[in-house]
Amino acid sequence: MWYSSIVMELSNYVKVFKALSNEQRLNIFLIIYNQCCTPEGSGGTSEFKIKDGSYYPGEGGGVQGAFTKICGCMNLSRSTISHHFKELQNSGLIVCEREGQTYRCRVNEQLINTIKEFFK
Amino acid sequence: MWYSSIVMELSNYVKVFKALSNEQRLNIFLIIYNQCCTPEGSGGTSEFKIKDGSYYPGEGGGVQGAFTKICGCMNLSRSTISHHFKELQNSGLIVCEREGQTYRCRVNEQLINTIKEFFK
DNA sequence: CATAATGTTCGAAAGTATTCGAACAATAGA
DNA sequence: TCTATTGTTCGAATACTTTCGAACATTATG
Repeated sequence: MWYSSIVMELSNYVKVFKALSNEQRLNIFLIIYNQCCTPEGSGGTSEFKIKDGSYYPGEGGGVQGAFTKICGCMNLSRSTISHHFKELQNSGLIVCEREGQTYRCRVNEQLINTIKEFFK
Repeated sequence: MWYSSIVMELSNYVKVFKALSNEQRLNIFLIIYNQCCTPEGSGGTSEFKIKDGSYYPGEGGGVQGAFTKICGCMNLSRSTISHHFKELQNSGLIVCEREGQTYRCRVNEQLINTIKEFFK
């Protein structure tokens, strides 16, 4: 674990673990991971599209539907979900940007690799 | 990640990440991991021995010295360190038991494997 | 343009974590 | 047996998290 080839400051690991240490936030992260990233995990950019609210696979392995609707299953207010998204971004686990009606959102696979190395 | 072969309830992952989400506690965990487990990671039991307070490698890849002394470098009270040990035990990451002058303490490598699988 | 929907920011309430010192229990050794 | 050391438990102080609703900004569409 200490002998990891990819090294990061301890405080950054703490940030990642903190981001994943809340069940709601972990759920959100898994939704993004599983529904936005292609199963092949090829590191591509994945997108939410702000549309009619239903959510279903879009082109390029992405997902359509606004994020509050995607997360609607978990009974949290929009502001809370926004907050959790921000925490996930702060930790570096996800990178999100909005461009008109598209909410682009990708998992930082390099960071995931670094965490993987930590548990080696 | 979702396709992990070793599966655990989400709330248990949350517990583990919570345990590692405090810098002091992560430090304690790493001290236990690195100084109590053999570098080969053969899954053996490692021990602290409550002795004169210096700490140095003992037989079997273990470490001698009471845990408050081992963690003395981090300027926390005994009660706080005791608390963090308990949290690490609660999460399942470590298993500790005291037997007379020996404080036996091992890392739960099966759980580490499950976490590894999570980040796959 | 007006409206509806989405996401953000703010302030507040409630809950949880971190840390300490004091009091305690168990043990080892003088 | 008495003492010093170690780890635990308790209660309290402080800080941080989680969550909400309200007010706001932005955008899409009728």
